[in-house]
Amino acid sequence: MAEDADPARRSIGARRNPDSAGAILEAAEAVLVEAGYSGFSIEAVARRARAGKPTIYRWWPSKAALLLEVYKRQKRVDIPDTGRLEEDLVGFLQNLFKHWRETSSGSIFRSLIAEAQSDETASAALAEYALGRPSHTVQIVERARQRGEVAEGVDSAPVADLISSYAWRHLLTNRLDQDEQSIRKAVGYVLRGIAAPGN
Amino acid sequence: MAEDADPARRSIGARRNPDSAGAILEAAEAVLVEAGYSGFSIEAVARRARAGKPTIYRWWPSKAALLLEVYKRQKRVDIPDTGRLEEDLVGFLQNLFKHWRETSSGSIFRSLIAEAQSDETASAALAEYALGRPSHTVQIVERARQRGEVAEGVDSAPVADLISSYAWRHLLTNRLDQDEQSIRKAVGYVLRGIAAPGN
Amino acid sequence: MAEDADPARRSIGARRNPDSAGAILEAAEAVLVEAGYSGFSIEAVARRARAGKPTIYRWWPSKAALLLEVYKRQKRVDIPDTGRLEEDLVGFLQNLFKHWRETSSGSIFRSLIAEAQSDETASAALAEYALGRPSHTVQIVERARQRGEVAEGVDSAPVADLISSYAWRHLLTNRLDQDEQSIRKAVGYVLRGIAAPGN
Amino acid sequence: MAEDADPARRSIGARRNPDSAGAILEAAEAVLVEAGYSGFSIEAVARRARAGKPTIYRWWPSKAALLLEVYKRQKRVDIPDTGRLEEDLVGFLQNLFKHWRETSSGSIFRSLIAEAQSDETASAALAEYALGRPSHTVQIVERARQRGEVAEGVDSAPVADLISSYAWRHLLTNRLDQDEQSIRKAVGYVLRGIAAPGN
DNA sequence: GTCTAAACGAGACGGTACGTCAAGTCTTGGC
DNA sequence: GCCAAGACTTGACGTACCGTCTCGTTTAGAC
Repeated sequence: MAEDADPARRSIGARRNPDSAGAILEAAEAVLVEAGYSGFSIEAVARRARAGKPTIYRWWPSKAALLLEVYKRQKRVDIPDTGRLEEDLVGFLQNLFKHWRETSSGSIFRSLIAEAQSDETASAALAEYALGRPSHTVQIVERARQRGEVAEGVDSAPVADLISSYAWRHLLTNRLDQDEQSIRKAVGYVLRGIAAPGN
Repeated sequence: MAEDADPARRSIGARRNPDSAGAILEAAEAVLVEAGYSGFSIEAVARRARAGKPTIYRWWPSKAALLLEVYKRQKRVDIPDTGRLEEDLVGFLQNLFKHWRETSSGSIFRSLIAEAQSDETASAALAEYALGRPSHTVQIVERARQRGEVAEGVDSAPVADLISSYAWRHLLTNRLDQDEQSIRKAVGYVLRGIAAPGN
Repeated sequence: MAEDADPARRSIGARRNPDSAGAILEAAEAVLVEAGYSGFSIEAVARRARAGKPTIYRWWPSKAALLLEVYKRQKRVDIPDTGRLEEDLVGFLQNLFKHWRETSSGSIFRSLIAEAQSDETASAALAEYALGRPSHTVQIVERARQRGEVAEGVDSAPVADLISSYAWRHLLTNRLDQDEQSIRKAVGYVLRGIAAPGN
Repeated sequence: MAEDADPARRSIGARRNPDSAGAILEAAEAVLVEAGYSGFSIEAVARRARAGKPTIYRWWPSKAALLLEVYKRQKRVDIPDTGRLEEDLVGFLQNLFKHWRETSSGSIFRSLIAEAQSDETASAALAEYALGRPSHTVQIVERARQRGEVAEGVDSAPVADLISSYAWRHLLTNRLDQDEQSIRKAVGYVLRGIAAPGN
């Protein structure tokens, strides 16, 4: 944001002003954290960012687009690599829950999912985001496959689907404070289902 | 709804008018089906039901409460009982997806989940609804346990959690048209994790 | 306006709240006086009246309708009755100019005319207002006709048209401070044109 | 405008580009004709002229200044010279009304008057324009005076004021389709008031 | 021939106001 | 005391312009 006493950002010519974009994204995150999804409005973001509403609409066609970009700006969650599939998955879920709990990411992602239920573009954006990259779980499972931990013929996509779904629902139902034991139990049932004989 | 051609229900005196309540619930469902969650407003429901807004607010303190009652009015999904755990679970998920797809239940439940992300009462209602009764999956698993299909020490709650989560996410991301094979695969991974030795 | 410390007017049920209407009209007049036509906006009126914009739009479909009602609320200008046509007309114009100068009526009427140049409804409202009642000038001339001051065959409508036009243009061009002599001269030319022989 | 297919005029160096000025004035007139005063905005003119907004603001400091220049570009109305005062005045008004009706001049002048009600510079410009030259009516009356048609001591300024006012009001209230008889009647009343004895 | 200054189109900027929609609260008057 | 009805304040929606600003380009005229 501008320092000192300059109260308003000026245009920097006929192109996007990164200061404005940054201030808007920061404001969006702050509003989401402080007022929650129900208090999240373009107006509120504009007020907080000291930006005009049209400036927001110029760059983000919908609330969803803004949310998604805010979410993408977040620091990513760590993917553990312990050499053992179960530890990797449990650790990943623990990291993810912690990340969602302790940063604004959780709020943002919840909002995004909620928005996707009523807004077509949010839905599309979310789908594209979800499918556009190999999920962390898929990466973890593939690594385990190379180590020989995974039974032949196991498809990692449904596994990732199960694990992601589990995470989503815990986020959506305020159950991110799950202890390690519970996570390990659920993950374990899936793992035993896909483990290579002898593992 | 009112008989004859009288377009407006009259008061029936100092007690709740069941016609009104019924008309409101029907209108809520109709609005949800026709306009989706984004078009679902108390205002729209009142218009459609030819009811006053205060009448709605008197009996349902929030949008969430109305949604929840609409959801509860829906016909429940069938729980298969084939004598084999895998068939039961796959069949149940297929029934559920079909039910969500082909009736208004899917829309309603999606809306309820979305609403719960911004409305505290919806969140509580949803939690209470989810936890207040043994889930269908728990029932199915428990039945299998009695048949000896389930390994000792297996906790049915995390299993139900995994299965429900899988269903929720498919609902929330418009993937209710999953074919049997995909469902069977995902369910299978969980099942092998909990199967009794020899099953 | 509400007395004491009650900051917000409440609804008084399913009918128009005269307090609100009054507050809006007063606010409209005040805004017009203080900020002029260029500063006159529905937003400003709503802010000043502590009313919601929809409340204004509910009762006045356009800026023009609001302006017109504000104008109609103004105290009317006195029509002299001296028994002599020239004195009546000169006196009337002097009264009118004074009224326009010293109350907010002048500003309001100017605004109304300006609004009518871009807004169809304002144009219609103004026309309806202008044609809907015999103008003051017509009344004055008709009275003179009964006294025998007016030549036979004289039509009072074009006379009123000339006099009204003269008044309008002086309003629109900030020349309401015309001295009696100038007014008398202009009126005199018209009068001599319509005087009965011997008058 | 630029030749060939080059869609954008370039700068021609450190001086005003007459092509741009011309295109802007033409665009302003076109916008006014097509969208009326309510649709007349600097933005719209710039779009239509394929010019940048700053180019317009550089040369015309306000909407009023642009309007005024557009008005001045218009072909002037013909002043008849029949040798008889009444015919001259009636003819002039007929020409003026026709000119206002059938060219864009009427729209432009209306807009200018409207603008002058909220914009100080427009007001000043209009006053300066109106007072800065002898009006057509004054010219006509002075010519008649030299022919001996006008009574001694008659001041042509108030006469012109009456006639101009009549014209203005008919413009502002959409009554430019007045037939000759009506005009002649109104003009006649004034004329008889100023005629030399025996005329 | 180089350099400076100004004008050009384009379009982003912070704002204000628009007119609409829905939220949740309130009162009336009928039953 | 419940009902339909509908007015109330509040506040967000997405859009149109406002007048200002900076950009990168172009050209004339001063050196």
